[in-house]
Amino acid sequence: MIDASHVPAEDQPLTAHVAGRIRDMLISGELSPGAKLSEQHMAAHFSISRNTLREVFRLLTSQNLLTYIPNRGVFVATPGEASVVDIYRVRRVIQKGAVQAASPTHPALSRMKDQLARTGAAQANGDWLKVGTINMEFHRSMVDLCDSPRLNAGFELVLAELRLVFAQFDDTAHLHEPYIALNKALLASLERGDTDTATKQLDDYLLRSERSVLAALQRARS
Amino acid sequence: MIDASHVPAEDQPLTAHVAGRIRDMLISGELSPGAKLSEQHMAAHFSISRNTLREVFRLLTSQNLLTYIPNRGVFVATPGEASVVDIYRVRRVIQKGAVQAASPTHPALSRMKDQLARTGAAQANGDWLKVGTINMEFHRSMVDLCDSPRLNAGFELVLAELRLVFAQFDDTAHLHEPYIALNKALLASLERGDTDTATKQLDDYLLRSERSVLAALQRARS
DNA sequence: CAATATAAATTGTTCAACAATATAGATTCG
DNA sequence: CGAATCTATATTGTTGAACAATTTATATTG
Repeated sequence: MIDASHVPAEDQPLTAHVAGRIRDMLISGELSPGAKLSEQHMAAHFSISRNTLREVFRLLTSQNLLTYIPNRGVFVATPGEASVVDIYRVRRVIQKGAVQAASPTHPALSRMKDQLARTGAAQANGDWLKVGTINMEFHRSMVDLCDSPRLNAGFELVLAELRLVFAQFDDTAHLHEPYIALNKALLASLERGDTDTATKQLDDYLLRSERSVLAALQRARS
Repeated sequence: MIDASHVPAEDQPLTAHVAGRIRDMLISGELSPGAKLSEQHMAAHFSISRNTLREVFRLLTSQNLLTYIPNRGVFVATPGEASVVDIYRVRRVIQKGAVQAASPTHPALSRMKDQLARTGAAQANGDWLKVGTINMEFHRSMVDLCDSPRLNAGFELVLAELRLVFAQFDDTAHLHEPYIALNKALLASLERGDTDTATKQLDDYLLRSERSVLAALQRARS
């Protein structure tokens, strides 16, 4: 998703623009899970009216990025264990669908290959944040194999939520590092057209990843 | 989805209430695909302010029920062939996941059985609208097998969109009638725990259903 | 120190206004 | 007569202020 970003973009409606900026603040960690977004404060910060801001809140709330409590306000979502379990349930269904829909000539595969290479570079540099980001792109590309805008959008949603899970950790290094090798093997299977093996490798990846995320979450909650 | 409906419900925020009422107008056909929803008109109709209404529009737009064109306004979505193809792609992925996650003791199965019975009754009465409604409930229950709120929500979205496809037809009778038998067989396989057969039956169902919907859409566009 | 009453801040919603954009209507020209 | 252009009108985009309802913070009391 190239995101001709929120720097000069004054073309689209204000609400979309601000929604993008808040999303950026979310993934950059500028807004931590659980933080309250006061209407007054945020409206002043973005120099927009409360009315317009509330439209933005509705948008982001419907994407599970913000949590809305009537009469109390809007908060950055703090996905817990239940959310994690559900997110991985969704991932299993959608990504399995993607693997099974994969054809060895699909352009998404070459994108995945490229991303894997860049992950390796970032890993060598010790830039774990970047490793995590590219790893997510890798899996997003995998879902591109479905050629379904709606599945892409849905998957995008759970990935964004998963980012909020990671935002609750201080140390994300070991959450991605061990899995690069698994991704490499998975991609190889896909390029070979070996769907069955790829499916098994995906299952293995998701199981391990879910386990370590859940463990990290419990550790962070102590 | 029990929907303690929009009759006396003055508890939840106004936006949620109005969103529900518009959704009702959509599925009841009171608002046809392509219709424009003027802010002024709608705000007056529901006796709410334009600002509040716009919050509602953002909500429904994010659910693909309304289409939002900047500076032009909000319209009832008119899903075309591309949408139908994509919707069925999503259905294949999610419902296949559901069938494969099914355990013969899952409570959703008994709900499906009940719905199938009611479909039969409606069919006998020639109430095709009801047949369609219950048929959709049947498939929604199927996705309940995943025990995933997020998959349920996502599936809900595409079903709502599919309803807007049907709303473009005058005659929906033959779109559901032939498939009740297939549903019956599918349910039997699930109760037997025969996942493989169920998967094949689901694929068959979706293929045929998609074909007839696409055909009906082309007919309606002539 | 806990419970309660009061004050302050925040959300929920409305209204009125105006700039920016789009639609419809009237006018002109080929 | 039909196509292109200009103008007037209606609609959306956004703001600011206002006020009731609810929540949170503060002060008071037992």
